[in-house]
Amino acid sequence: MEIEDILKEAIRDAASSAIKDGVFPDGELAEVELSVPPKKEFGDYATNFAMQSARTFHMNPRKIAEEISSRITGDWLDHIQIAGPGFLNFYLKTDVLYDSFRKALEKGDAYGNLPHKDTERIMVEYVSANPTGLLHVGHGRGAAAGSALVNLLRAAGYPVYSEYYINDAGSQIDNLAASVNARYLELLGEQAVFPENGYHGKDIIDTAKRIISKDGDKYLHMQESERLKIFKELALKEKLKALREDLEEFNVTFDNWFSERTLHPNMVRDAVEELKANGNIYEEKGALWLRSTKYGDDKDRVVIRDNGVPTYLAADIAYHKNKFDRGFGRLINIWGADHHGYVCRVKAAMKALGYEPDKLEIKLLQMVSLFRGGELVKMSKRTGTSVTLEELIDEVGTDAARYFFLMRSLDSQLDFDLDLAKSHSNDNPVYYIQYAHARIMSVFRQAAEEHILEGDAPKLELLTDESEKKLIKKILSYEQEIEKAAADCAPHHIARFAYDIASDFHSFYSRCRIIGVDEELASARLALLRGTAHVIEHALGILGVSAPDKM
RNA sequence: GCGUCUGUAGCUCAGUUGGAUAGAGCAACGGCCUUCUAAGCCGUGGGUCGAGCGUUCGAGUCGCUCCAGUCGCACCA
Repeated sequence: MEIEDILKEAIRDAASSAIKDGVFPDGELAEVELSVPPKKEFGDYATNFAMQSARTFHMNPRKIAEEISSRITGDWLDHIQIAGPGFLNFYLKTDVLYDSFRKALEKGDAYGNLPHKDTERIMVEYVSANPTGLLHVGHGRGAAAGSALVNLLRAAGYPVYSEYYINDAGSQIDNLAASVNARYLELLGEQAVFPENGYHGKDIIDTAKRIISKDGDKYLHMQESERLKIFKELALKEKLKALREDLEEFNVTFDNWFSERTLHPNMVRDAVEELKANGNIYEEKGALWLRSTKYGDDKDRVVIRDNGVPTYLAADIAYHKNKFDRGFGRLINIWGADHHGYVCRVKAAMKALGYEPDKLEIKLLQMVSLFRGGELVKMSKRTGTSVTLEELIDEVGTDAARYFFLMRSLDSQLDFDLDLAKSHSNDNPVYYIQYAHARIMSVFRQAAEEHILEGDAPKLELLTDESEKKLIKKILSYEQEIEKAAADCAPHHIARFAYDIASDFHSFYSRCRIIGVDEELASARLALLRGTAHVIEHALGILGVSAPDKM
């Protein structure tokens, strides 16, 4: 059992026994929360349990704290201090620290991977950009956030599955075909009218060029409707391939790519029928409307247009129903904040279908603004002048781009400083972390050359410097950090943690030498480095950032 | 007008679910390389947590009202 659990149990037991003895009134125990105090003068761990209980027990918190304190003993405990309004500060015997660290080291590469959780299966859907253009930096943030969240949940032991929803069925795909068609004709010197809602990106021209280089003017003289049909499939195939490659380059992969087409017509029809059957659909002006106002939406929404064609919402309802039907009990979607108006109606539809709306969690990602030379870089998908994800990767690299996307909470708008991201300087947090890892690896190389080894049973008790103890505590807090970050769906906590442990390492490194000190101490320090390097690598792995051996 | 998110040091942001004297990085200033990577370390200064009211032992955190910015409010996707 980990020390945190031992502590929590001891506190609960103390409170229960006090209740049993009639010192505390009978009642439900508050949740025991442990924290690492802001200052080391406040001990190794602290709890506000006495203050939390003050309300239910109707007692002075310090009195409660004293009572609990007097009932806790253990060979791991040095002493307990009561401080402030009623904090219980625990001072542990120092060997507890080393024992815990030894256990963490014994886990080896598995440290950081929490035991499998027997919860409902989670589906994380993210990116899901239309296959009609290039990914831009906004998609990049979604891709980084989604993949990091999947990694994080997996590390925390949740059963997770990831999916990309391909909008390959709507009118935008016809538009894609028409745009490619126009470029195709243009390139062959024919007259062409560019469609009004066409896609202007240069990738469309590239697609047309590729068709020509492969098949020449083979499609020129066929009927336009026939040509559009062929181009639709060719363009779609190519766009998907490009999307997949761009995302792989960005360390983003999916368990499944889900085609909207497979929903049509059966699953869409079934979903609408079901809504009709339970009275949540009505007809008006020739269209079928979802009674979403009944479930908190501010207006009802059309699901089947007056021309009989289902709306995007109808497909989306069918899709989310399908996710539940496939056995996922918890759905997490990552959307750009510009889609927030859509949240309410999808949730309303789920409610109307009888699903628990809280089982669909929609995380909204705030917008990204790029800055170069202190100036805002404007982006617009339509004109094709935006900064694409591919360009971003070319400019700053996958590691820096991912880290920058992940260092802020999803809720806050992101100012992405391109100059900072590509600077190879100490201003750049991603290099700071990677440098810590590279430094450790360098020490290992050097140590091996000089035949300095960690050995089988390093004497960890020799690690008594303040910086060493701080680093050990940091390593020991990692799994708790994973647990919490996963519970909050907050990958940015891991980004911050990685930075903090790198900082603790650099601090240690400048105070303590590894090579050239007493043999036993050197072994213990190598063990500390091994633990540190592993945690940094693991944390960066969650973020999808590499941990280089050399820089 | 309605809704979303945001507002914390000069700048960019954290803030452990309501706890102890609000923290990092950058920028500014001052130190540290004959020894394992100076892409590093150590130190100094810097705050009306947008404003106000409320909830309570206790509020940056919760509620209400304002102010400012952001994104949205389709039989588009």
